[in-house]
Amino acid sequence: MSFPYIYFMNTKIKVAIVEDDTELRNLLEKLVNKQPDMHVIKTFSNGKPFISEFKMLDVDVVIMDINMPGKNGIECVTETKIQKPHVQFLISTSFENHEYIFQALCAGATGYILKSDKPSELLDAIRTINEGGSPMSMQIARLVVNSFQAQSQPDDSVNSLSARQKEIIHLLAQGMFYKEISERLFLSPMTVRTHIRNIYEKLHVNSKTEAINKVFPRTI
Amino acid sequence: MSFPYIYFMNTKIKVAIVEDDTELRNLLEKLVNKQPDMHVIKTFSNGKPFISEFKMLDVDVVIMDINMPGKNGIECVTETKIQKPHVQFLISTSFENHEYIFQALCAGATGYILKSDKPSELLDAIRTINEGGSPMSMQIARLVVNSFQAQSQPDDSVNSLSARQKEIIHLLAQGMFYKEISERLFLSPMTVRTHIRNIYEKLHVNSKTEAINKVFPRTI
DNA sequence: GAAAATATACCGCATCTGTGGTAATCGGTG
DNA sequence: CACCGATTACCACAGATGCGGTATATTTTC
Repeated sequence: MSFPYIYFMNTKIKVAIVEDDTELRNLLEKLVNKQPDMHVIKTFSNGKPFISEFKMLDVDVVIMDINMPGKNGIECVTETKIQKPHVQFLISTSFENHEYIFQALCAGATGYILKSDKPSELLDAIRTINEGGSPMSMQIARLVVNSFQAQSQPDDSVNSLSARQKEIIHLLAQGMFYKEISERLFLSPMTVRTHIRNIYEKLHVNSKTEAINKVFPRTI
Repeated sequence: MSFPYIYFMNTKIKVAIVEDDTELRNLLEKLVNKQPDMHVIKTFSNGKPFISEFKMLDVDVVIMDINMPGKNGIECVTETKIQKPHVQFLISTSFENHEYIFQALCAGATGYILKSDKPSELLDAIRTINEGGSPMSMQIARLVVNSFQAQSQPDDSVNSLSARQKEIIHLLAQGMFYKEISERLFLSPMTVRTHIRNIYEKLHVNSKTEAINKVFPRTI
């Protein structure tokens, strides 16, 4: 701390860039290095060297392209995120391919921006992802949010449940016993039984598992 | 284009506010009306009048509180979004309650910000949601993105299940009884019991629902 | 080849769950 | 006001489930 020089070095966001387009890679590197609060520690033109060197890499944020020859960006995230979960992966790609977005998020990416976004947006995204946020381009965020609506219940019987009934089936789905639910909601276990019976009647089911599957559909 | 006055009037974002806190409601109204590109067309202190008047309401963006006496914000979205899917609902609430976020998104909300965010962020959010984006507070976005990872990467214990054990937990998750599973797999019900017991031991759970939740994670 | 894990199968008991009843209270609707 | 649904609450019984044992044959792993 007695050396402010070292102090500043330590607080700079350590950025790595994985991007096969040489021109863009150099452009990004220059852009990041121009910022006072971040610096590029290493760039990669390919996924393979990134994966093999990742263990040794002291990095905060990785800017990752998706379309690359050999290992694509999603495979890179999958194989490295597990090793150091604190490292944040920011996908930066050309196309807003629906498939890739969800694959990337499932693999462990926490941000997803488009190359068509302004340079200032990329820099903001690096800062946001480093602070615990999840920067996304406007269009990407909408796709992500819409995915929840699509997945939500198509069955009309689910909507007929009262607020209390929804509350109870929700707790039941977490694995709670009647008794635990009754304690949580300050009810008699008998009341919980009655509620669950009414829920089953509305949903036209006759077991806990069926009811949960109907209210919270899963892709089995 | 020849009448800039009319041009601007027509492109103003029409905002409605549903918020039970009178002080905050008035504050928000003033804030929005101060902007050149948006204006408040109506405010509601309660969910009920909002729902009943919604059909008649010519609105682009609804700023919706969640914690309200009577109808809560999520119920409001559920009941109105279906009527006019083009209307955008921006949730603005005090707490980052995990439950509410996903319930709201499933109900049809396309933005979710915290009351602790700066006023300028609310205004940006209104603009973003109107342009087809999905504004979220930094913390909210991270929770939403993480929900994909939780979904994809189950517990490591799940991978330790044998093929037979996976087969059985799968059938159990469909709502089958021990007896039904035994008939399907040409086993004794006793054998199924033993398998399930071993599965629970591996997964470190002690009920059907917990086991199913662990093997087939849902975004509850 | 021995040890460990897996797959098969049974007993018994306590608890949880599903379902048949019944019923009082409250809020809203016709 | 009478009716309906929601919420609360109870009894009883059969069946399902969780968990403590035990046991044998097979397969996998070291």
